[in-house]
Amino acid sequence: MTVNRPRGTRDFLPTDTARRRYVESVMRNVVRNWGYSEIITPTFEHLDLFTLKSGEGIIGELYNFTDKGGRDLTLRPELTAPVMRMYVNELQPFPKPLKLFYFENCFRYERPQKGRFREFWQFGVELIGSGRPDSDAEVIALADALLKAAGIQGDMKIGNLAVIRTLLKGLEPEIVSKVMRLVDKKEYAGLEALLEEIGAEEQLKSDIFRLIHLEGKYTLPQAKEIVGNIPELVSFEKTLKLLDAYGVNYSLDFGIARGLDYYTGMVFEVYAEGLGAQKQVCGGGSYQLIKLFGGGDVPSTGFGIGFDRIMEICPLVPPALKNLVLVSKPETHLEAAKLATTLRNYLPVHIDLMERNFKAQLTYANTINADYVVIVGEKELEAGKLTLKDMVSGEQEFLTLEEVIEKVSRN
RNA sequence: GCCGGGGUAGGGUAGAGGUUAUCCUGUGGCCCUGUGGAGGCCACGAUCCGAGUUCGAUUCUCGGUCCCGGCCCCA
Repeated sequence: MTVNRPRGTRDFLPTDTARRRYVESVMRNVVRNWGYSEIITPTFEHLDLFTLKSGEGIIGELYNFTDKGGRDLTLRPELTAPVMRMYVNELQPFPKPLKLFYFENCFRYERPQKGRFREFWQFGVELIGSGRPDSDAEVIALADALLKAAGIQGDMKIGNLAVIRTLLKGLEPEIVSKVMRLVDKKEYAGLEALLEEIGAEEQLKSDIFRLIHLEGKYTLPQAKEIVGNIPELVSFEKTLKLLDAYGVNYSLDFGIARGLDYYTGMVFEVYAEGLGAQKQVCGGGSYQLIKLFGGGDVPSTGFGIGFDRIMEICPLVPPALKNLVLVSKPETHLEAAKLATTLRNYLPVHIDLMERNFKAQLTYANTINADYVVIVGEKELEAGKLTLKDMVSGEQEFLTLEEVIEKVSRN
């Protein structure tokens, strides 16, 4: 009987893993230079953490379970809630703003399809303690920088929920939720029907439709005409000016709605081509979640990048490491082991582990695409030297250990 | 949860209700005990799982499972 991978999980072969680790390191360098610190939260949490944030309905999409102590737990489906919990539990006294990032696996019980797995990785940032235009702009610019560093050509859309919320101020909360949902899904027919059904005024209807059809980068003045010069738009304008300064390319979209109540102002999404139906590679915004978890009224801004989706379209190739195979004879094998230890301070070194004969060791070096072979035979030991063979050119030299190190450690 | 298409060695494939299931590649070994890439030989290695129909199923039927694409959802 063979056991297979659980559905929606993946094995990463050596070359896959090397690519993923490389892109990960590129992204880590970016956030590090923006001054963000990495945190790690538990792989599983109390079920409550996520139902509190997203409602009971998400249980159907969770890998939840009861442990032997009868606790209701779940593998994490995302990391914003865990980070907020961590903040409330431990980080409240830390200097603000808190600039955090994570790179972790998450689990969702969903039907797998292109760009969607049951175990997937998220690279995310949370900036806690500032709700100002500057922090909104920084977070967007950082997302942009990360995607660019990974070689992703994305389409950045930025919206602001305050605008549509202002328009809907007079409506019942549940109606507002419904409207936001329809707006987010761009179901304009349904939206029109709903507005008709609740007897919305003509002015409101036309305002909503004008607003959600605003397109492009310079639609802020028109938004102001619709809702007036509300404070949120003044802040938003500052955010956008900063983004121009950061050199971020974006378009405005006041139709990004995000159903959930804790999104307060700025929201953004990045879409990329080549991913089929699951095109969104990044999503984020400013939110108020901390109060929900028992903390104060602390504004935050963050985003998550779908790392697996990025890997689908990322053109980055990890730099190849030069490697070396030591070829020895039975009589010189111990000496080869000693040399391996020394050479391993400089580059990856392989030594025969299968008691192969001389020729077979060279064949092995060839099949693994070794860059160098160092021959440790009787002749070499007698002369106190080594034979260095360049496997690409085929050339050989008779050198001292120091000379070998000098040559092979150059790159 | 729903719809559609799939599943033959590690990868890629051929064929077929009935003898030992084809070929390429791969891996290990040998030809070749101090010189790799070519070639030859040998070995390893598969019908996704279960039930049904049948004298006989890898092939037909059903169920499951996994993969691919889409719907729903997307915190």
